[in-house]
Amino acid sequence: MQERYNPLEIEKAWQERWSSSQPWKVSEDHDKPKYYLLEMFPYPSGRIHMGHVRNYSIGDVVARFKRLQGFNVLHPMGWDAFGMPAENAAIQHGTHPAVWTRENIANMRTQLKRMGFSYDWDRELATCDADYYRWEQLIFLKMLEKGLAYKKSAAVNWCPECETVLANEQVEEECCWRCDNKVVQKELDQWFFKITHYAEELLDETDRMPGWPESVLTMQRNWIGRSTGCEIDFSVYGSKQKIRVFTTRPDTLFGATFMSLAPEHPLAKSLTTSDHLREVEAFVSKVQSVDHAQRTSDDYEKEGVFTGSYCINPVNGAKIPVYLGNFVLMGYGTGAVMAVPAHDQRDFEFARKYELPVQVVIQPEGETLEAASMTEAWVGQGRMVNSGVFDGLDNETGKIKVTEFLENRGAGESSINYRIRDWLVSRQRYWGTPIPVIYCDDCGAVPVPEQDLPVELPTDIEFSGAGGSPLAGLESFVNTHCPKCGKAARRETDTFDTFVESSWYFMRYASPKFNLAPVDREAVNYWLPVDQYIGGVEHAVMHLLYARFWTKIMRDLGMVSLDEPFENLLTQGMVCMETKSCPKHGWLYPEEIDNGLCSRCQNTVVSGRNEKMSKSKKNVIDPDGLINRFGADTARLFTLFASPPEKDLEWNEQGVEGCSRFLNRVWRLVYENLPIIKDADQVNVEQLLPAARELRRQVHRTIKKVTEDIDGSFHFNTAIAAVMELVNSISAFPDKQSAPEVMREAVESVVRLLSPFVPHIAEELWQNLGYDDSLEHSRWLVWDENALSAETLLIVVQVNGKVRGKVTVPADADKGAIEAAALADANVARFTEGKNVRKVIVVPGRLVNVVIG
RNA sequence: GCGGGUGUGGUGGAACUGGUAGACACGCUAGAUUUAGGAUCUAGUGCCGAGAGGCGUGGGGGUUCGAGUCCCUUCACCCGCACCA
Repeated sequence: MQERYNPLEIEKAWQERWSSSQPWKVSEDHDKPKYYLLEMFPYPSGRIHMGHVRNYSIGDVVARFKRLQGFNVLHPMGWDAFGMPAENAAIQHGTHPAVWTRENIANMRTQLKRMGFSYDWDRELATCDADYYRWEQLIFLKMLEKGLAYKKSAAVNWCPECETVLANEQVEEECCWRCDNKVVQKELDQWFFKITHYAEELLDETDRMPGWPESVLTMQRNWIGRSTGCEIDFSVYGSKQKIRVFTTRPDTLFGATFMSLAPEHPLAKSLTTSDHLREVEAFVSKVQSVDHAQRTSDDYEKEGVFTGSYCINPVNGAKIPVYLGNFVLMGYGTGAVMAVPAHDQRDFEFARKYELPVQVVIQPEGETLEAASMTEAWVGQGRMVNSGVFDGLDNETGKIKVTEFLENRGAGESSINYRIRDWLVSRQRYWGTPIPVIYCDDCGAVPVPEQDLPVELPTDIEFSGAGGSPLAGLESFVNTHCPKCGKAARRETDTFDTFVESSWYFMRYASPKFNLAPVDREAVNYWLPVDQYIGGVEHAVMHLLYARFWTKIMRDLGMVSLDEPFENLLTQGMVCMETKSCPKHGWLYPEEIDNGLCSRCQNTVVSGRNEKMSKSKKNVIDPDGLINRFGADTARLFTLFASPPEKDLEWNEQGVEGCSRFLNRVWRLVYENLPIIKDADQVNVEQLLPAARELRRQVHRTIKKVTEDIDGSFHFNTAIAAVMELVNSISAFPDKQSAPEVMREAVESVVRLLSPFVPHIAEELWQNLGYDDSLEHSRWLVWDENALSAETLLIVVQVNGKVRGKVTVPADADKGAIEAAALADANVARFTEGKNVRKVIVVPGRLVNVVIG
């Protein structure tokens, strides 16, 4: 055995071995319990970053651990390979997106292998392969048939920078999720997936997903945004037209004193009387000139204009004026709101501004509201008043009764409204899955026949960077014939949102080479659902909601029998580092700093906040550099040890060195003790001296702790800490020579317990301990309950809740004996002397509290 | 505004069903060894105090023999949604 730990050398050797033996290649095996462990696949940007290192290190621990526990573990890896950066690279450097992507994949695959992650590389897939996206196109065709995919013209989010439309989920604070530029609204004809059809199921299911973090479920619930209420028809005075409103407060219907319509409401024009025409037109154009961001901002002043028309309240026949309101959104509910100023704050402000009547119809418990003196709306509970036959009802009952009343008269019906909109999936970009549709002047939009799939993305394409999809200018792609009538026709040139590919890749992994259908049912039945999914919380709504939706689509198309794709979800925290900047040169990379000075101008470097690692702020650590200095095992160990997975991880150079030191210590532990333990036998439990017995106790306690910390909770940091403690104890163990068997068990346990975290060094040490077979083929350690129990226990003695002494008692001592020992302690006696002992609380195995007074 | 989360030493973080707060690691201090070390080893390290002891888990209050943990209240920061009718 070598004296020095040489991580680079041993890691290379083990990786070569793994590369040829493919130890993690799996197939369906019905004799073993399956375990599907998945980490979110990366976009092939070219190089892995610390976020990947963390994500995949966490996953790899679980994969290796589950394998050692006897599970048949599916642990695949692949590439989310379509997307904008490839196109930008093409425009900037003239490299074809396909070439750029392939090169990046090759690089990143090498990097992942250098980290020692245990993937079944045989199942590797890239979403830009026609063998992958052809199945997506097929599913799309089936969705078209069922009406789950459709095209419509709508006001959509347009990112001028990316020159494409975006789904609602992909707009963050009015900015593009990818490039962070302002998004504008545009009326465009686009493809949608009917996710709203599944809103109910997607929402209800969240109550039955105990394996997901509550925060993610909450975000999804908020995003889906169900509100229950009813829709009510108000007929227009002197006309046959009706205005339909949605409200969650039918109990306040008697308090409606006016109506507010969105400026874009289809009836807005026809309801405007000639004498109000000028004001209304001025108002509408003013609202339209304001962008969406401003219009929905907090301090945007509520304004409106009277149309000149009136409508009739269906419950009391009241004639109320119809206004247009700048705060009413056409995109939610029906675009029309019955205004109840006494019980809605917006309506209240509007009413006060335009001097419209306020009618109280809900009286709160214990006070009496007067419309004239109110300073804000009462939005809470109460009893109904001024509401005809409903007077006296509590308002919650009133909601039901009023709705029933309306239903009986055909003036309304109960209704559920969702905030979520259908998923806009078409993108005006090249590097994506072509949408398999052909436009014919006579037949309209015609689906590409199944036998003509895949519609392959052409590669002979020019990237001018001039804007618009390059596909649209490629005559050889665009010009085709109508599958129905054979006439000359044009292909759809939009491609799918790349979130479509990531919505089902986890199912394709079950049978990545299957060529008869998107997935092999049998394989999916065996492997799915994913037992543990791990990734960043930034996908809480987008990817995770789309993937749930798509799973239900495939289920309803009869392709899989699965309701939910991910049994357990772990959202890992971000990897953060302090930003550094120079007053002259701005943000600085760590390697641009010498002793706290900017290496270019010698100015003092200013430390900024701890923030998520990002290239733009240069607070990044390159994984390759880290591996070159310390080895992959140290990199893995640090990311796992520095904080629990769900929390943010603060990068710390010294912490990395500490982990490297620890692995060196483990290496020495084996090296130095090898002469003692080399020929040691099994432990003979009967003949152990107390110190050896104690060490062995700690060995088994550690096995138990590491097992439990990994298994349920992923508390790798405490698991590693426990092994560190064990290493410290073994080093300090005085009787090494006289207890070689215990030493061997202890040292071997350290190696085996560390193997899921730092597999290379563990395998190497294992071999040096004299084993020919890989640790991969061994079983995870099981602790011996008998070894855990101690002969004596340390009991803390408190006087009035303050620790005053500690006594050691036999493990089987009864309460009386413990109490006697406690009271006999000299320091305890100092505090109890001459005092009245009122009570003694004895918690066996823990403490004694003497209450004096 | 609504919803969710987090506050513990100089730092990252531990603490099972209420039962020794600060495991483990980093950093720091002193010493040993070394030509030197970003190597290794030993001892120490929450704060105040010479000590006995006192004080300590964002702040205030409560329940309890006993509270980081339970209850009430308040503050700060982070995340998501936000004129959603």
